[in-house]
Amino acid sequence: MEKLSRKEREYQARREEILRAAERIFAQNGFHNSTVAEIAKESEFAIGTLYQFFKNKEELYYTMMIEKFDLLYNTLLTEVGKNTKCFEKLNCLVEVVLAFIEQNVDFFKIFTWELNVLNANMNHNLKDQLITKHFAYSKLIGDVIKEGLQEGVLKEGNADDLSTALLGMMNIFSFNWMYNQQQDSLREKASIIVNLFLNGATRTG
Amino acid sequence: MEKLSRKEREYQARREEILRAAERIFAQNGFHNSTVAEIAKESEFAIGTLYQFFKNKEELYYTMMIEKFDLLYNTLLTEVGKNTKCFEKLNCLVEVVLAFIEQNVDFFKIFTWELNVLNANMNHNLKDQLITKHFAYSKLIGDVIKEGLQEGVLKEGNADDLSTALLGMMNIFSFNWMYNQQQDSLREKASIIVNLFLNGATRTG
DNA sequence: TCATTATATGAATATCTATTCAAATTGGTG
DNA sequence: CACCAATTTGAATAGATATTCATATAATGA
Repeated sequence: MEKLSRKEREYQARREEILRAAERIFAQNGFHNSTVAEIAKESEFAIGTLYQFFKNKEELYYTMMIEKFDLLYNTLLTEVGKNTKCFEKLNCLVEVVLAFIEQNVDFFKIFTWELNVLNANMNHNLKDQLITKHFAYSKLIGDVIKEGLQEGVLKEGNADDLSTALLGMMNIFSFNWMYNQQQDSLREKASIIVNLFLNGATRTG
Repeated sequence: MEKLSRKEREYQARREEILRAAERIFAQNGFHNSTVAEIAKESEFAIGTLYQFFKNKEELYYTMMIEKFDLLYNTLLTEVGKNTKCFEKLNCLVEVVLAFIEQNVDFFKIFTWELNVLNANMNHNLKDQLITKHFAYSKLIGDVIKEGLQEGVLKEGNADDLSTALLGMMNIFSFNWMYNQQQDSLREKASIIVNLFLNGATRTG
């Protein structure tokens, strides 16, 4: 840590104010529906002042995101490092990530799907319809799980949690497949997902 | 199914052309970076023509999404319904979903996080930096898993798949918590996630 | 106090793009 | 073919907003 002059500290403090305001506004409305004017108002600086600190809107956005990631990363590194056993580390890791998200909802909202970022003041009917469809899709998954509980082949527990987890795994494998230039078949992951979902990762026997 | 007049059929065919073009363009650039002009060009109709079929850009977007969801939902209902046992149904469900995504990448891309939707022609440096941070974060999770494999407490298998799955579960629980008005604590889900990840959903003993 | 530099301001500018609509084209019918 | 209705067209319009910059304000120090 350098010792900073008062001037420098004040500069950093103002920069921080702007970043925090940007975080709130971007999280509320997404990148495209947030205006620089809004962020200026939220931070109580004039529009022109923001441009003193950041070259443009995108730089403001990226800077904010990068700083958040750094924070999450460093927290994880420290906390997980305090443990030695794998199971302890896993527990710690999941707890730190969830706690971080809880403390930084605004930040996490930014990863939200595009849908939630569309103008709210429009054609609610269609948006509602789409959300309804999405629910129906989730419910269908939940129903299969509930049958499994009744059949007695699944552990007692919350069916919603189970279907949520399954959905989460399917989604993320799909994302990764997409961003890795769609090498080999996504369908090959199906058995991995189902097996992990049913039997877990622990070595048995 | 109604019998449709030729006129009606042709109308539907043109409408379909527009929807498919919209799907491709929206998937490439996201909602906000796609222009109506682009969609018009891709569909080989004039801008004005699109407005004959859809009230505005948002209606075009929502309509396309809703139709896709319907297709996924109906396919799932039919295919899963062909099975009776829970495990079979689960297998089928996961396979159908992954296959659907494979066939409809463009559609699925729309659920992508906002980051990937920002203008590509800008400040690559910062964007790359952000992506690097995200990788580092994923890698950290992967490292914990790898230790577990070496420690011998986790099943042999692909460490990347395992950490992907864990990340996917953390993400989705966070999303759900966020959209359910943040009732109760997200951290409470930590043990559910770790337990499911390690032991799976199958009833044992 | 006053001169000089640094910083903040927000109205004006420039650009971008969704939407409209008058004119052109096409299709159908007697 | 000649007429009319339906459809298509894309240039013109309107509205939004990121960015600039001349001016105002504040901070510094002689």
